[in-house]
Amino acid sequence: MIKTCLVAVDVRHPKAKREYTYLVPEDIASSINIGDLVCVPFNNIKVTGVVTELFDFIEKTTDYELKAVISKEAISLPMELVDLSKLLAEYYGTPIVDFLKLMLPPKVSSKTESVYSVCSTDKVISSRAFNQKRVLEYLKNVETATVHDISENLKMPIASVRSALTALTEKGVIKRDYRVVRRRPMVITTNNICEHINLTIEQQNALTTIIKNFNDSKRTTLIYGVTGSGKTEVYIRAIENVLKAGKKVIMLVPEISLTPQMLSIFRSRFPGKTAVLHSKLSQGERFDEWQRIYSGEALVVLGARSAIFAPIKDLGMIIIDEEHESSYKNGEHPYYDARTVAEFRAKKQNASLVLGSATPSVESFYKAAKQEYSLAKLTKRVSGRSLPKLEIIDMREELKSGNRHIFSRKLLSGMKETLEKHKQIILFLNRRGHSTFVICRDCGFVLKCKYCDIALTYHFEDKSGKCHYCGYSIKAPDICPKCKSRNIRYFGAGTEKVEQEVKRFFPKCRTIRIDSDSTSRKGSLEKMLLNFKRGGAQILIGTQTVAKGLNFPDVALVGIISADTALNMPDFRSGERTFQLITQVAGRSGRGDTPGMVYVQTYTPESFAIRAACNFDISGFYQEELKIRREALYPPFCHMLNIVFKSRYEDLIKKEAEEVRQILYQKYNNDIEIYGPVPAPRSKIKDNYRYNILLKSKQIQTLVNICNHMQILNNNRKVDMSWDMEPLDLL
DNA sequence: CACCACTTCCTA
DNA sequence: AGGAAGTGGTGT
Repeated sequence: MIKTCLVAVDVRHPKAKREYTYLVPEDIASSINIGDLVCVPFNNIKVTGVVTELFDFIEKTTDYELKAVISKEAISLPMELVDLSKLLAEYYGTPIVDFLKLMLPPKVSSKTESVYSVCSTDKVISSRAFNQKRVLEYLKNVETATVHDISENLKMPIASVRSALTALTEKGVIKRDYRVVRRRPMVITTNNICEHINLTIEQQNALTTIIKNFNDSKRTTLIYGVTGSGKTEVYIRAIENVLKAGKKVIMLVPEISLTPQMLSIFRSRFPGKTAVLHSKLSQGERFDEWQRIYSGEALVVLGARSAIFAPIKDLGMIIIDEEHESSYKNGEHPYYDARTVAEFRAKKQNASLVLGSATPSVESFYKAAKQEYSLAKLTKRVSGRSLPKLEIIDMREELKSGNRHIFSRKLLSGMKETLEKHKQIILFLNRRGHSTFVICRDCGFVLKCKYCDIALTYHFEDKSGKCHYCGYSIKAPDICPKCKSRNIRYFGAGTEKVEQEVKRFFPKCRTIRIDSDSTSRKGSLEKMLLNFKRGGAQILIGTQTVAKGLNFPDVALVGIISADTALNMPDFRSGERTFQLITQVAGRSGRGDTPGMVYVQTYTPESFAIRAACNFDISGFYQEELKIRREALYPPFCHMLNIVFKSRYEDLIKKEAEEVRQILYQKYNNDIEIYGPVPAPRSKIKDNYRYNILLKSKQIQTLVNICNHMQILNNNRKVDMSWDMEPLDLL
């Protein structure tokens, strides 16, 4: 009997990224299974791939001769994960290997890479070979480089850097070496805190709901629990129950490195059984953790977005903490959403799903309201602590009465009072740097990035204008580059400015500033947070990182410097984001014995998102938001697909995007609404123009069909085209 | 029309 | 990745 199989090969080139049929040689025919990793001949090289299908015959007669599998590797993926990949590949209109790769250990997908260097300079290069000359010049400067280094730095298409390299190598001007990617061993620091607390009645009820759903219906449970209501303890008890039933658990958190507390709690409650997966692990660390999961040693996987692909066979439960967080959506290809993957995966492996948040996403709230999810509420903080008091401060009134500072009078006196009581303060502002733009008062010139269509942010520390999108930086000018005026002013406050102002009003006060400028060094964020917790500073000034599940008992006052920043983003989720942000930031206050006070400064106090957040009117907010979404046709009342075009040539984008629009219009017009092509809100980044076509449809299947159609349309396109299913933002 | 530098296509 | 086939410019 002749056996054949389909193999999804791991090659970089988009057009070759498919499944191919291979013959199965007799010596492995009896042992080969779906999910096995195999080595196959591909053109004239050998590549690894995953077996996705097996046949007991030659599937169909072909006009080419089948090649045979060379060998089988030790690793194989559970069949359920291969099935899941097929489902996801179809849903997102993406080659199946892109998902299989997320499930495999890093060693398999990393290979040796070719490194080129100059070895002889006395050979003559034809005067017509411009590319060869450019490449040679570049190599002389940097000494060694890979194909991808060169194509990125010289902005050449991969195929033409490559042919130049081949030509140069043949002439003996440069030589090729191989470099192996090295891995480092894993280092774990553990400090155990293990407290078994008695559950409150609300916690007990939530746990009962989760367990009931786990035992029979496998329905999804949404835990809506106010900040500080003890969701983590409920998760842990639920996990204990799942483990007792002989099943395993995946728990997703927004970014594990931000919550070392969570990790130490898990390590102490499930000693030796917890594996961690997140983006900051080294390749070696990731490999080790993967092996611990694969071998069955780890029963609980705690991790960020990509941990949803952990190689677990007997999965009983998936928990997604801070369910509303946008970091669960992958911002690049493949544009998967870990929440959607979790839903698919739970269904496939007959596991139950638990979502938890103090500010559930509008989509999840809607599903709970429609009884699709079971809803469990935790309305009280543990140990009888009260929720903080929030007060809106109308900054227009402050201006009218002559206060032009970034702090309102109330916030200022609140700060003074809190400092006198030796309690701590958090000031929140979602912008780093000093000033958000630099403008000439005389001619209106705004300092912009050379490569992006973005205003430069002024940074006081090195007196520079920086682009927060590409990193471009110049010395801030004293005179206007356009009209030579000296009347240059800095507008829009960032965290640096807030810190300066604090120092001005309270010269003796110690401050810590947390943003990506001050925490660029590895581990410095953790140190700064610990320092603040121990009282090393009275005031913490920070961007969104301080908004997340941190716990500082001595914080009595929180100031939101500008609640409008998130609100004014050109995005249909801006209201939801603002509501979530205020609620989450406010939740940092009054975690100890001190009742908390929160001042919310805004120029739009009438905004319902701000008012609802300040009144803890969660159902009021969702009702209003759902009403708006229903009227304007936004999720959860429709599905969306954003098609993104990127290119250095704007006219080319316009032409090709218009072509795609025409095709979509002709084929799918009955089922979809088409918006665009229009320039994206961030219309140019790193010298690449960006255009969007946004599609809305009530039928998800239509959008799935379009995704798969896009794969075909993507062939032979000169501009970079990608498609983002259910995008979180359109920037 | 031979020769070349470079691009595009294709992989089972 | 790397070989084959295709494109288009140049020199005699």
